[in-house]
Amino acid sequence: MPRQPNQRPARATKRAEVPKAQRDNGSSPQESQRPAMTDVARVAGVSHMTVSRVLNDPELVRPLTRARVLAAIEQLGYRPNLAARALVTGRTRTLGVVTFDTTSYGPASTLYGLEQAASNEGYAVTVAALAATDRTSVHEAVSRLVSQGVDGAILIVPLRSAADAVKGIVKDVPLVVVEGDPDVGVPVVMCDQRAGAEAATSYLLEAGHQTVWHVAGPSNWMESEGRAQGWRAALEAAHAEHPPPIVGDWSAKSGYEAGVILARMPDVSAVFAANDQMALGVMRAFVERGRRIPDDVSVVGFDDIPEAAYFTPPLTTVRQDFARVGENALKLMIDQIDSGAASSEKIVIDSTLVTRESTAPAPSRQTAASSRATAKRTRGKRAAEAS
Amino acid sequence: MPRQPNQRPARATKRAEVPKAQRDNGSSPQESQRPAMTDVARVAGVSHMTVSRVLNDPELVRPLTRARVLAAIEQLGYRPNLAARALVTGRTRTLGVVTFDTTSYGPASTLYGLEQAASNEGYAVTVAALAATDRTSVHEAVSRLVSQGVDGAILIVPLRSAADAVKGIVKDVPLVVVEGDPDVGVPVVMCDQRAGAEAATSYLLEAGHQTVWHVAGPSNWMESEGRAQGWRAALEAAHAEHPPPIVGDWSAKSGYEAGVILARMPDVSAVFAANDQMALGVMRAFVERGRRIPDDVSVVGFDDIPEAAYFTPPLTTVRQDFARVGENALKLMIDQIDSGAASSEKIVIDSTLVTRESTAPAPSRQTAASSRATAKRTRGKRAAEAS
DNA sequence: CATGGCGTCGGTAGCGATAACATCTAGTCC
DNA sequence: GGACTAGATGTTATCGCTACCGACGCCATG
Repeated sequence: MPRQPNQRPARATKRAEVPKAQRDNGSSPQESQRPAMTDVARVAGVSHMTVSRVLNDPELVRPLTRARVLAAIEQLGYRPNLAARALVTGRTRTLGVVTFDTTSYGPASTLYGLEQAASNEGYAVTVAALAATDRTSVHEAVSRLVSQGVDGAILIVPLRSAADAVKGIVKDVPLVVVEGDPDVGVPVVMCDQRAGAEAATSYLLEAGHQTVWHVAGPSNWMESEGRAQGWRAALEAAHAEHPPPIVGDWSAKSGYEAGVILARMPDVSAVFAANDQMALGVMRAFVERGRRIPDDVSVVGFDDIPEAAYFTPPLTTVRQDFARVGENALKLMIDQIDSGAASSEKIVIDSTLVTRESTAPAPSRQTAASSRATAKRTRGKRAAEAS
Repeated sequence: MPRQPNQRPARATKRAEVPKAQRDNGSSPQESQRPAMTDVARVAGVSHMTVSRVLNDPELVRPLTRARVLAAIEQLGYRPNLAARALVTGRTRTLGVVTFDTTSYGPASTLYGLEQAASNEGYAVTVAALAATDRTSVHEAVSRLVSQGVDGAILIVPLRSAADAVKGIVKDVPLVVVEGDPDVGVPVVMCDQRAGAEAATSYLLEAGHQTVWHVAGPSNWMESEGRAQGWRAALEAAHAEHPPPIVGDWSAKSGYEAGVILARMPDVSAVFAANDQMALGVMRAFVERGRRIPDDVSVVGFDDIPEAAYFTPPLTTVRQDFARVGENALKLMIDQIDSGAASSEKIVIDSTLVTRESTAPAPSRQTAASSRATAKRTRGKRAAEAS
């Protein structure tokens, strides 16, 4: 063995004493120290600087030497200490992601895409999940990440208040916002909420519905606004009646409650919900009240969660490519880090309407009562058709 | 005064020069360097060690001095450099989480609970999302995290193969496994899959169903096994017939496909799906084929995803407390880190059956055809009842 | 033959923090 | 009153790595 056990006595002493508390009740008595660059250097018969170069600028080292070093690295199972590197370079190659509601499909998918892209680029991702949505929480979360030393922070917090909170922290670290306010001077990646909502609404109008009701998301969410805007724009373009939106909170429950209201109005024939969960709730409420979907009422959602295709009936909805959102957010971040300049680019990912069986042409104009009667009569036939 | 004002001229020079490169292409021309501990010390008129003590062992510093230091910290906006601290302490206060399929409800919720708990304890969480489920990927992901310097790794990768992969990496870093193989000698947190599945199955049997069919998860998943075991146990306890499980892949699509098969068998009256998505697919397939739920067929899921209560019909399912899973995983991790000893504790979180409207007493024994006819006849009445 | 450029490599000086030890006050005790 | 003790602070030595510069051999050049 080329190892010199007495090589660094001070270090050895230090090492032996510091983890004493840990080691005394210790698990692995013969734990070998994690090798450092100098250990590799010694084994390879070079200086630690050469090892460093092999790792960072391999072409500066003669192939033969390089091979020796690599062999030594392999042999010792050496891994560079990122903390030490970060200390001297000032960069950690770690990105922070602030996210509210990791649990729901959109943010979770975005996070996933982001992480995949990041690890491809050699970046690690540390997440800070928000408990509340107020701007203090956002600020605090970013602050925590900055303290942790991230090279940049990506916010998946689609709230207006978050967008505001962002303003205060710019300059500390590069920032990218997902679904944020495009006017805040920070790079933004977002899905084309407006176009998606417009497509969904137009689709219903073209199917002959007099107008389309909207179950909106909470008012301070960017997505809610975009989707409501698209809906409104489509109605206006078609000179359709313009009913007031009913506001939900993205949950199926709130969609159900909205549906209870809508179901009391016999002339409601088309509903555009701002996400799939609420659409599900809406459908549930209608079905419970004997209003058939899509025979009596057409429902469209937004997001295209994986389950949407298997709802009863399968849901027409607007698909968003969250993975691409994540990838693009990462791209913007890397650009900023590499250039050292803060950009304010804006990337819009387009969304596409996916038509399924929750939508149908408008029922002929008649009273709700007779409409319901028709539904009852045709039911047996439809079930047979379907199978 | 023992202080020598000319103490470190070299440092001052260095400071001015090193960041030059950054400053040249710099965004903010007058950007002040992030202050270090010595800067705080200078402002407070103490040594950097006193600053360090204020941060780590405040009680060791005289209140007056402490106040001065804190004021200086505040004034400069000082933040300790975690990389430097990590370099000397050997600990980063960062935990790694390896997760497969961040997108689905269970892992996402667990991750969320974990992150919340971790940040409460002052730990950051960096995630590594898996693209594939083979053991090489798992190994690689953990390896990446270890390189990043995490103090411990938590695996939310409920595959048998992952549990195996784990064996190789123990010792490198404390590990906790969520939904893993309890026999691998690594601490595990898991939901009580068996009991949940048993409860669901017994519930159906007690409702008079002759037997219960099972749509299982993929065969290498721990959850699949537990749920299948519970199902089997309940059948055996009731001396019920024991049909072969149909294997899905957790997706609604696979549930649908299983449902297509099941719907061809007229005597199937109760199905226990290993998760809610597959239950959704199963219901869809039955409904499309004119088999009514719960009148003709009862369906139970597993997980209680938020949407389950708004399926058509609302799904009877087994609720799991993922947040608690996350919290407990963190607890096990912290215990290991603090004690320095590898434990192999096992925590089981109990799951509870939530009964909704997708289950009903078994239909009276008759031919499928007449059963379907009955369904048709009663439909109008039921809808009226519901509203 | 001196000069100079290039390709390789080594030495040294920190990065910003903590650990260990040293020092310097005040009190305390006999 | 002097030695001792404990509390409060300062000094020094690392942690493992990279930035910077210098050393050295080699070859082409004038």
